[in-house]
Amino acid sequence: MPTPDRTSVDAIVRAGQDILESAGIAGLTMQAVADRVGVRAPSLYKRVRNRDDLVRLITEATIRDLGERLAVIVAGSDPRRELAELARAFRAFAHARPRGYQLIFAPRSDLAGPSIVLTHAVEPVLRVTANLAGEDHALDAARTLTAWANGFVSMELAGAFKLGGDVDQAYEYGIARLADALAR
Amino acid sequence: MPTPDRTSVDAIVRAGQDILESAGIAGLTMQAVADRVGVRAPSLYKRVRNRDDLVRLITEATIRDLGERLAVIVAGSDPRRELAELARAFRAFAHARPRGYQLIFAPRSDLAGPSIVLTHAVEPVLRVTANLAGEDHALDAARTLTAWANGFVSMELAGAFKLGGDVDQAYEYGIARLADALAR
DNA sequence: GTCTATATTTCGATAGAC
DNA sequence: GTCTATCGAAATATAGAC
Repeated sequence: MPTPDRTSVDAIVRAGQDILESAGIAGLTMQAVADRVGVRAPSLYKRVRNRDDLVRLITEATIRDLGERLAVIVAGSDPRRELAELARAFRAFAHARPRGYQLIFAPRSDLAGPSIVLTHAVEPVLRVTANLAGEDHALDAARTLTAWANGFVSMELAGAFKLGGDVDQAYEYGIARLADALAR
Repeated sequence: MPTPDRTSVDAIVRAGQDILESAGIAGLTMQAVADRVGVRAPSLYKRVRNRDDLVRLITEATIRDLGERLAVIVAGSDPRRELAELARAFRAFAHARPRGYQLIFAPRSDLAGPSIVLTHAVEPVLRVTANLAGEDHALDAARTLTAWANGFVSMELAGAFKLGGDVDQAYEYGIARLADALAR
């Protein structure tokens, strides 16, 4: 062993997530990541192909993190309550890690959309909407729910709610209305 | 008049909108805009402060374009039908000009969120939700509706709907459910 | 696998003549 | 107001020694 490993893909991705939240996507440079994991920038290219590849890995790790938060909520008992808790957990995640969240649904230069990882992460939503709206409408209902939640927090993070009013309460209003609307 | 004006802010912004749609935000360089309007790049700085300023102007022009599409729909007669038509026009605009649309709700490096222009553009939505849900719930209902529509087309443009099914029909499903849910 | 050194490229922005 | 010429700055990525 001439030169032992001083870092790893996992450490690089975690460092990238931290830098993303603190410095934004523009601050996520190979140099910044290298500084944080304690190697020189060129060494990163032994672990990741290039910067786009790193951004992809960071995005997928973030989707997995979100999926874990959602997965623990659904037990199958009370779909209406679980819908509300899914929605609140979704928003809380976006508030806690806004830059990573924005990466999930960001338009890609790459042609491929969000990976299969996203499909896995939203599986709890499908379980709830199946219970609430029935199997036949589970997919349409899940798309309605996730579209609303994603749109709401995206607009919130972008500072698009400028007409006053209580934004927290607007979110609870949406939860209640959607739960009514999707219940068969 | 030693040197007559060979371009204008309007021409620059329109050129920027075209380049944005064809080449993406990364392709929106001062050089590309200058080529299209027929001047040299440094001349642009007599009209716009810098690239960020140009992007801001392009975003606001796009919001105004969207607002014009929405404004012609609302007559006050049938709120449920008008809600559906607003939603469809919103989605059609996003499909026709995806990059410009994505700019509207994109996270800003700038601290300021979308300008007052957006407030004006969504005014038709408020008129419809006031008729549908009552004045007391007009704002919450408008936020629910715009969040859903924005979230839906954002996910669509990002390629996030990967579980099959008919996406057009999922949108119509959402329209119907939201119209029910928001009607008082 | 990590390092130093550097190539490359690209683009935003300015200076000053006309 | 537009032009030529150029600066300045940054960041990705590679080459080759150890």
